[in-house]
Amino acid sequence: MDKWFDGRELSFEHFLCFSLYSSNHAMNRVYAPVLKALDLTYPQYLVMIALWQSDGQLVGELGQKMHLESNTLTPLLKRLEKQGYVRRQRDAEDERKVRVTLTADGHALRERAECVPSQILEAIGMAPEEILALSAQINKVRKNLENWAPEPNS
Amino acid sequence: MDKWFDGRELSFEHFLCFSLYSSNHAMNRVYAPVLKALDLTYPQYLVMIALWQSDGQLVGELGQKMHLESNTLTPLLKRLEKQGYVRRQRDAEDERKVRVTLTADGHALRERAECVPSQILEAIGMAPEEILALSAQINKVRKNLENWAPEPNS
DNA sequence: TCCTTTTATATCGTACACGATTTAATTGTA
DNA sequence: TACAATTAAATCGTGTACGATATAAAAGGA
Repeated sequence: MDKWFDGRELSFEHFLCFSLYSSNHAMNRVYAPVLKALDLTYPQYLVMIALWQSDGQLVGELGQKMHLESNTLTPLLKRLEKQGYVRRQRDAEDERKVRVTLTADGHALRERAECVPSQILEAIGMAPEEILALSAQINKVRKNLENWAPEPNS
Repeated sequence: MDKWFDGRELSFEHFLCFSLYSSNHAMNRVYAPVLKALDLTYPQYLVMIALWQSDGQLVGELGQKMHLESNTLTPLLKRLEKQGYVRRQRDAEDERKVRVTLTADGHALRERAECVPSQILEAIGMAPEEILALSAQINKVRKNLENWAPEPNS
């Protein structure tokens, strides 16, 4: 159990965290040129997908799905608004809430983005069932990490 | 999590990229408090591991291992230098190269960091063999992504 | 030798992430 | 009603990532 990370064999190549870290970057590098045609970054693309699925979500709802908070989302959404893809407006019922809605351009972008998934699939170069199985395993890791709380000091 | 992907046109390949994206963030959130005691960020920790394995590497060599370039590494290394963990000096033989060496503090940090891997292992909450197998699969994806070149226009 | 090309690193601008704090609106409660 | 507590976003500062470009040293060619 200790042998693969301790002593001289300490190599972060073998750490799960490094696999996730470097593969996530590799994924970004594949997405970036593809999304550039749509003037989107990868996190922006994720937000757009969430809005195409369900328009008019609150910042907090988007945050729950993306596992992000307003400190990250607010500037991102402002950039999407500046590009004309979304509108941000305070909820009349509860002025604390900000609702994000797609503009006509935002809706239209959906068609222009249709070609993205197939290109990514090709780059991943694995069978769909294999991809799904791998995703499920990685999601399990994420859930474990999220449910882990640092040891109480007592 | 599941439901915002299940539109027909937005299918399984999104699972994998989002799994990587969100799990990587979750991993960072677990590492951050653990590494805070050492005054390190997660990428800085990776660089330190690389140097503990082999001191005196060039910026470019570290970049190869981390899959990063000087535009990211140089500022990171300058911060490590400022904290007193490493020294950066031009190679006398070839003035283009910059060699990164551990200071006494940088060497000493190795012992203080010994407790990190076991804590991360615990947070991942999986058997070591399972973790290794999963890492290998994720690394395969990374290699595919890295070897993928956008379709030539011809 | 001179001059072009290549190589190694650094710089700059933009866009995430996130901890910590702030602001403003709503809720809970005496 | 008064007012503390909670909630939803936003703001601020720091640290990655990375495309594009700059700088300077070394290598290569006529």
